[in-house]
Order: sequence, then C-alpha cells, then structure tokens
Amino acid sequence: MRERLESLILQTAADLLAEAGDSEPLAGVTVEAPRQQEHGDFATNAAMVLTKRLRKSPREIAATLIERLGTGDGLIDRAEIAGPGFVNVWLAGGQWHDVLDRILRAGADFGRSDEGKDRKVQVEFVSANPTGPLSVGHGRQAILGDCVARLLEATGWSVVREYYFNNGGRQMRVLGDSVRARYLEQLGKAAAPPLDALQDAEADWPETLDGLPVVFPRDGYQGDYIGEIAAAIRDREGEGWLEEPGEGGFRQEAETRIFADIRRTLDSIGIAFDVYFNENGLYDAGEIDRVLDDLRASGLVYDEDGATWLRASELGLGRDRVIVKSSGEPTYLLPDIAYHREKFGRGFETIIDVQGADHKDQGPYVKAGVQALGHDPDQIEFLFHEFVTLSSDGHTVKQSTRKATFITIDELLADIGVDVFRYFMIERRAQSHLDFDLDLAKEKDWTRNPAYSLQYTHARTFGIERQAEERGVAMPTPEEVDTTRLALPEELELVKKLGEFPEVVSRAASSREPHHIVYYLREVTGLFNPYYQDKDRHEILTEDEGLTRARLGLTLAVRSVMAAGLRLLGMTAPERM
RNA sequence: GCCCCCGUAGCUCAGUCGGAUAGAGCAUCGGUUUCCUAAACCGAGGGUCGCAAGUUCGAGUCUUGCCGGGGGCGCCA
Repeated sequence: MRERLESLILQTAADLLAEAGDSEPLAGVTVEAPRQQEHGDFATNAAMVLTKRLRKSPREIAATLIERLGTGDGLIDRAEIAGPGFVNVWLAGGQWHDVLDRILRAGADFGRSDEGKDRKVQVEFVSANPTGPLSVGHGRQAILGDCVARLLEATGWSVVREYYFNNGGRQMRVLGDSVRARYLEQLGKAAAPPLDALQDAEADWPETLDGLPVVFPRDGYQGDYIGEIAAAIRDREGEGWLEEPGEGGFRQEAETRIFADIRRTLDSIGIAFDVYFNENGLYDAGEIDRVLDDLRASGLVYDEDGATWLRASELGLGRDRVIVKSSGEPTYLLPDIAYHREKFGRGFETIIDVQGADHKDQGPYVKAGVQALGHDPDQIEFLFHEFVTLSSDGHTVKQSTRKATFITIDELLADIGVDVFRYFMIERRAQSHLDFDLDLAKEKDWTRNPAYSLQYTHARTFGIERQAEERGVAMPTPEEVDTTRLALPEELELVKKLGEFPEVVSRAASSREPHHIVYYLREVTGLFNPYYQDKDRHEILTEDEGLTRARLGLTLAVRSVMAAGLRLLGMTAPERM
C-alpha cells in the first residue's frame, strides 16, 4: 500500500517536472509514515524537494500535487498541505482493513519476502580458534551473525553460515604446551608456576621449584579447562604420555575437546553452522602458493628484508604489509586473502564477515588482496561490532583469554537462559559498546525485563485464546474476520504498526541491523498491551460475535508479527509464561 | 602522531533517505485491580542531542575543527 501511494506520488511529481521541461530524474522525494498521528498516514516532502527546480513556492507546488493526486483510485481519503510544504495524506479507511486481511492470510509468512531472489550470501562469524571456551564477547558476535543470517533468510537470500578456524600455528602450540605442563604437574613431574609470576609479565619466572622443573609456558593458557583436559589425558594414559610432545597428542586432544565444547555452546544458543572451514585446507590444496604466485603476477608484491610484502600503499592504504615472513611462514593476511578468493569461487554474491572492533583496520587489506586478484572488493562486507564490557558492582571486569578471567557464555546461560542472553546481545546496534551488567544478569527477578515483556505479549494472545475457548468462542479463520468492524483509532493504529513489519524486516536485513527488530517489537507491545488493558473501551470478547471475531483476528495478527519477530531474533515465542 | 567507532533524559540506549512538537526501557514520584493473566496500564517530573563553526527551505542526522571515552596502528592472529 505504501508502495502504491509512493509510486503514485513519484509519478505525479515526475509529471510536474516533465511539464516544466525538466528531464533530469527525480531524487530525494520520500513518502513515509510521520511521527505525529495528526500528520496523516503518510507524508511526502515532494513539494519542498521540487521548489528549486520548478521555481515555485513549496505550498504552491503542494496544492498542485494534491489536486493531481485526487483520490488516487480510491487509495486516498484526503490530503493536506502542512508546515513548510509537507503533503499529508490520509488513506481511505478500507485500506487498513485490507492490511489486516493480508496479515491474517499470510500468517507465519507475514514479513517474509523474496527480494533476495535466492542469491547466495555467506555470513562468516565467531571463527574463534579452538583455544578455549567461548566468551561473552564471542557471544555478541555469534548472536549478531546469526540474526543477520536469519534476516537474510527471511528476505529470500540463500544463506550459508560459516565458521573459519585455524588449528595450527603458534597459538595452538602454546595450547598444547599448556596442557602438557598441567599433565606433568598432575603427575608430580613438574611444578606449577606461582600465581604472581603468571599474572605479572614483569615478574621473575622460576626455572625450577622444589626440585621440579617449571614447564608451563610463560604465555600459556591459564584457564581451569586446561587442567581438566590434562586430567582426562592422565586418567586415560597414566604416565604413558610423559614423552609426548605438546605439539602432538596434547594439542590434538585439546583441540578436539575444546571444539566439542564450542559446538555444544553454539548449539545451546540456537546456532548451527553450515560450514566449518579449516585454514589448513587452503595449504593442503596449494591455494596459498597459488595466491602468492597470482599476487606476484599482479605486480603488487615485492621482497624486502627477506620477507614478502603486499604493496597495499599503492592501493591507497596506510602502509605495506608482510604476507610471508622471513622465516618463510605466511602471516595471517595471506591465507585470509586466499580464503576470500575461495569464497568467491563458491559463487557468493555477497560475503559478510562479522568481526570484532579489533579487526577493523585489517578489512581493507583483505579487500586490497582480492582486488589484486581480480575480484570485486565491494562484494565483501565487514560487519564490525564493538566490545562487550562486563561490569559488576559498578566496576568493569577485566577480561583476558589467556588469563582466563573472562566470563563464558556457558556461565552466563546458567544464570539467565538463552532468550534473555540473545535479547541482550542483540538489543544494541553493533557499533555501540555493550555494557553488560553481570549483577543485573544474575538477578533472578526478571519481571522488568524487556526480553520477557516481548515474549509475554506473544503469550498473552494465547491467554486471550484460552479465555475465548472457555466461553466457547473459537479463534476465527481469516475468512471469518470482518476487518471493517475494527473502527477504533487505537485499533487502526495497531493495524498500521503491524503493517510496517515487512518494511522493518527489509530494512533490518539490508542494513544488517537486527536491533531494529527489537525496537519494532517493543512498539507493537507498547500498542497492544494498552489496547488489551483498556477494557472500558474495548473488551476483546464481547457479546457481538462479529466484533469479537474481528478483535480476535487483530489478536492473531499481533501473534503472527510477534512470533515472526521473535523468531528473527532466535528467541522462543511461548504460549504461556 | 595517524586511522576507525562512540558521545542523545538520572542510568542503559533507539532515532529510517536531512523533515514538522527528539523517543523507549529502567529508575524516581503519583494513581489504577469485584476485570479477557497486575509479568499490566494511566499520569508526572526529567534534554544546551559533547562543544564550536559551516552546508540549506530545514541538522540529533551531512562537512570541518576541538574535547571526552573505546579500539587499532607487529615479519601476532
């Protein structure tokens, strides 16, 4: 309906330009629902935009526009000039009734669209290396990536969720060494380093302690999970692994167990990846070498100080970057470029990389790399999110993966549950810092919790249904709802808000901003709860069967939108709370 | 020093393509319940949209500078 009105207005405005001999295309004209209800159902700035080009006053143009629009084939009830030259349009009453009818007929599909046209998009997120449990920071990225993927699915894209990981390299060696050290300590063959030495990088590091060697790496992983993995190995192997290198069985065992934990955590917050992509696959397939050769052929690579450099400064970037160290080992950048070329090879039209703020200025280098290889860098989108800071008792809790002072998703879930977790992780837009109050999170009394109130609005529609059943009233089918019976302003306002849902989904999907869904659902809740509550004006279950069916229809429409919205957020939509 | 993000009500944050009187939740204060679930609703107070210029019919929104907070500027990933 908005589309119909919009095209009508755009066409009329274009006609006015054409008649004035101006053949340039029309730009900047909007048709939107105004904030104030008194400003009509829709408002357009067309008259003000055309002022210069038609060399007439906005109000004069507005008057012409209104005259030309007329009733717009029955779409328009009336139109008025307002303020500096807005044209406010009120739709004919029946239009809103049609909207409700469409929502009811669409049911669970309302809000979905095919604008993605089944094009392939990849969303890569989390991508944490298997060195430890997922932290709350990973949680934000996980929920953000998943919700973006859900939005894209709802708008007709063919989505692949992907997790990229690296199980080689220095990090993993340190991990294996850390496990091995704990294993030796548990068998009494080594001494644990003192706590103060672990916590202070400047402190003295003992070679031996009480006659036992200290084998724990100075920069080792300190979390309890390391000791647990070591204990599992000890229980199974006894002293059989005394000669096993950290890089061997210990590293492997740690990776297997940690990855299993990560997957279980992801599963527990409702996330399933389609692809787990191992960086090693790129080496095995010879992709790294091929990319290096191709980059050399592009002339954007040179050798200096024994290392190989990407001439990124030539592509407008800050500085050149090393892609192969003088040791012959590639830096992260080379496999990253190779990985992205591989993504292009899989035919994705759009590639979305969800990453933390600390990766912000690396994106351009990856883009520069793929551009040098002949791909369109604009097909890659980086979606950066700022950090999650945790606070407790008014103080920020310091987090460090290595020192294991971070709060894991698992710990938080035990306190607040998946739905509340997902809600708080997605409520704010990605580029805002997320200050997560642990005390609030651990507070059991969630009666003031906005996550809860969204779910409750959905549950309330079932409460109404149960109440209706008790009175022997069945929920109506779309055919049984005579939408014209809904005439109260608050009912039309609610219908109007529900009708915006597809647009909200579309905008949230194309801007990759799932938080819009949250705020929209809060608005629906904010209209439906008072409507339900104000029993003096409008009980839903009345003596009038037709009116009751219409209001139950409205209730069902609210249910559809709330259910669809909650599903986009990955939250459950309970029937009873 | 350079680059990126943020700065909006007491707190935490929304604010669509630049649009009319800047919103929500929480908190505070006052009220509402023989009722379709009070896990609710109604009302009130609370704003120099960090500061200053600029762009224009119009700026929380765009540009520049400054201030404050966060992140990044490795042959780490």
